[in-house]
Amino acid sequence: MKYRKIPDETVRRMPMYLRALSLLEQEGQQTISSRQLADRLHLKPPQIRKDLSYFGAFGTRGIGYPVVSAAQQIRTILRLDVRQKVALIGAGRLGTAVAAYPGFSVFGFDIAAVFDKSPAKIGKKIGRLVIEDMQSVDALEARQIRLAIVAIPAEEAQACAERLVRAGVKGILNLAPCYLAVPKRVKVVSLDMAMALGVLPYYM
Amino acid sequence: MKYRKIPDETVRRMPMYLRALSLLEQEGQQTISSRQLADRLHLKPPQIRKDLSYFGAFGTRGIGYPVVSAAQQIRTILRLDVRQKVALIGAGRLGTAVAAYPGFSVFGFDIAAVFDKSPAKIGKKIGRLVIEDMQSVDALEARQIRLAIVAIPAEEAQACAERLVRAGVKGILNLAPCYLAVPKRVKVVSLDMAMALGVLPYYM
DNA sequence: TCGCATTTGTGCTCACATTCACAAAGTTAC
DNA sequence: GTAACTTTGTGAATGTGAGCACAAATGCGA
Repeated sequence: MKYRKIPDETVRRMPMYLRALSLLEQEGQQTISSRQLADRLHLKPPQIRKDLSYFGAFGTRGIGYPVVSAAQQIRTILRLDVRQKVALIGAGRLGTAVAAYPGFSVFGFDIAAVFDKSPAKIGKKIGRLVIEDMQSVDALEARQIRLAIVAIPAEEAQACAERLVRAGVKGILNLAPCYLAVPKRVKVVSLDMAMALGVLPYYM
Repeated sequence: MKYRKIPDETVRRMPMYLRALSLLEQEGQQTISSRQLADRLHLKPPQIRKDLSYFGAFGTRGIGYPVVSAAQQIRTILRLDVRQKVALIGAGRLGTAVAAYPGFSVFGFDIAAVFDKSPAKIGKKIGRLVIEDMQSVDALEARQIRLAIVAIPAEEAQACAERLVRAGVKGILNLAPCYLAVPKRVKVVSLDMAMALGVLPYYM
């Protein structure tokens, strides 16, 4: 396939494929067809084929995709072939839940630091991590942490995001219910539980 | 505007508008133009006008949208004008965080019950709610709870979803990292923290 | 009352995403 | 070796949503 800009939606689905392939890796399955994968993920086969083909041909006609090497290729594409360090901002209930969340490890993420502004929490432990004060956020670059998860109240989130950007953070997962204004070079993905819940009654 | 099916993307943005308008209501602002609202939400003005116009004309030309009545209309559209009861499944760290999450109240949601399968937790309190066993899920319909938040491990989520559907639940907010297969009449919205984080390194 | 400024509502166009349909390439059976 | 079958990769068609541009409507000042 000729070079084309890769659709955002395609990129968004890649971690989905990677998770499914990682699972199949563990199950010991050698290959998987776009049809089987589509059934698992509840997508249509051509979508999967097209998505994967944007990054080059890595399937075998008549057989399907080799599970292990396809997974490895997606890891490389998404830069998940190296362990990615992540800073967690906020050691409240949500932050604590995020710190213990088992889902990040499939993608090789490593929560490497936790920060909170409350003096009462600083120095306490959360799992194996010691909670640090917000000043220490400024030193993230030296610690090679360029990703952050924001798990603090909406009112504090914008100021926090700006601090993270100044500290050299390149990607932010925002769990606060608000928009974060950052320079274009920084990528923000927001998950808003209340907004997601908000549409459900409409469809009842 | 002639009748048309309302785009999913439009519905998805409605809670965003409602939250902004609720805030403006509190601030006491009488009216807001699509331009001002767009600046706040980081959208383009025509998008907001088009979205709102799908549900009928509720702005005034030359002035903008009346904050209070527009908010009320959106509440009615989204069925958020009545208090919506929600069941929370899972009283682990994530469930506990969800139970205490302050963001739901803007939309009038009411976490009305918490369930967990662990006998050690049943009977304990989480805020003002007593944790119930999973059997009690079957009685949700009688309690007029038709929405649920699933905050349990991925392996248990599918079985749980099926139980919820049998109990008459019409909408599910899924926080587990997996796809939930449910009948078409039931709406599922999934938030997957790991998948959202998974795309960030690609953009670095 | 008239003209100017403001802002909504909407037809239309363009861009993006999904899906189809089929050729190409491989496997399997005999 | 060949016919039948499977599955990928991709050009083209279709579907969906975003944004522009402008008419229509309203407010305000002189």
